[in-house]
Amino acid sequence: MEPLRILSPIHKATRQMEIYLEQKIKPLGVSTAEGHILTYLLSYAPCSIGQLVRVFGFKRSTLTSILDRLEKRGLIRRQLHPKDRRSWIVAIQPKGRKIAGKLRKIVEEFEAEISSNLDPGDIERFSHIMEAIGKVSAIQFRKKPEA
Amino acid sequence: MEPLRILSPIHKATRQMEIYLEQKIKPLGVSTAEGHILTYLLSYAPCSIGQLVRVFGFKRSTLTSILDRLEKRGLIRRQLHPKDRRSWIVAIQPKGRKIAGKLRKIVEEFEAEISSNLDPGDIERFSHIMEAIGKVSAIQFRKKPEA
DNA sequence: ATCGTATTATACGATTTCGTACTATCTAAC
DNA sequence: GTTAGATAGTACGAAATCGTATAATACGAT
Repeated sequence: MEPLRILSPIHKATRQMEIYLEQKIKPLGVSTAEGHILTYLLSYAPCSIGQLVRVFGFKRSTLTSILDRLEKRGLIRRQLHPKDRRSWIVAIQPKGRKIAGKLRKIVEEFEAEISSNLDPGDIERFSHIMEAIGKVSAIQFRKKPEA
Repeated sequence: MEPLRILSPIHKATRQMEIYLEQKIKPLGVSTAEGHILTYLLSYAPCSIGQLVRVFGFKRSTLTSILDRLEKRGLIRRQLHPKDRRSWIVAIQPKGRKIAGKLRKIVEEFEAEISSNLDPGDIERFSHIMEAIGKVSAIQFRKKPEA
């Protein structure tokens, strides 16, 4: 049986990264999921919970729990949404920002290390594949599958 | 802040694939994790539990639970390891093999669809990056970090 | 042979994530 | 304005996952 030349390597690489980063991140006192959300907020806060759901793929109720925990520790804060009273705006707190900064440095160094092993043009081709995955994956989103 | 040109696209693509495949796989009555393990077993069974732990990154105790569930449903079977009495050999059962075959077809079609969007040479470059990730991630495994 | 250490897996309570039901609010149609 | 349906988020019990402790076995050093 021929191996999958795209899916398997991505799976493997993703897991390798997780192991590596988990070990680096644990000393900062956050889980990888929490850390990932914090670094996202560093760039994109304040943003809605729905936005986090779309980016990270956690279920809504899961994100409620994660944000509860982060808020309890003073790393983030829920603010009123000025335009939509159903919604919250998630803001990052100084304490969370500090951790996120360290996390950001960790992933940037990690990525720089990877890049130093690449040839010019590698990333363009890589991007091409990532885009193809997005394109093919999106097919499901057609509201009504044709008969 | 410059975006991460490798990690972010992988994260995004991985999530897109998960959403797509989860939807395709759910009708077969297995979770994505279970399905992933079944398709792995289709190629590599019989194999030890430790091997599954290494490949999938679940904690040992989690894999015990997953295998318990799969075994209870008659999809896999634990057999005695002939050489090591601490260990089990995980075998796939006919019922599991049938599901795994369908899963395999789903991911093969998915990958074929992606491939049809690629240019010649894309995959080689892509593989290069995946290897670089593996190389950099492996640094952690040095037993004693130098002073 | 035996001791000490590493390896393999499970048990079980704790934590995290999930699915579903629910509330509140928004938006569009009338 | 009122109503119907869509959307944002939470509550809460169920399920999955995890961390740690434990038991059994393997293996190398002596």
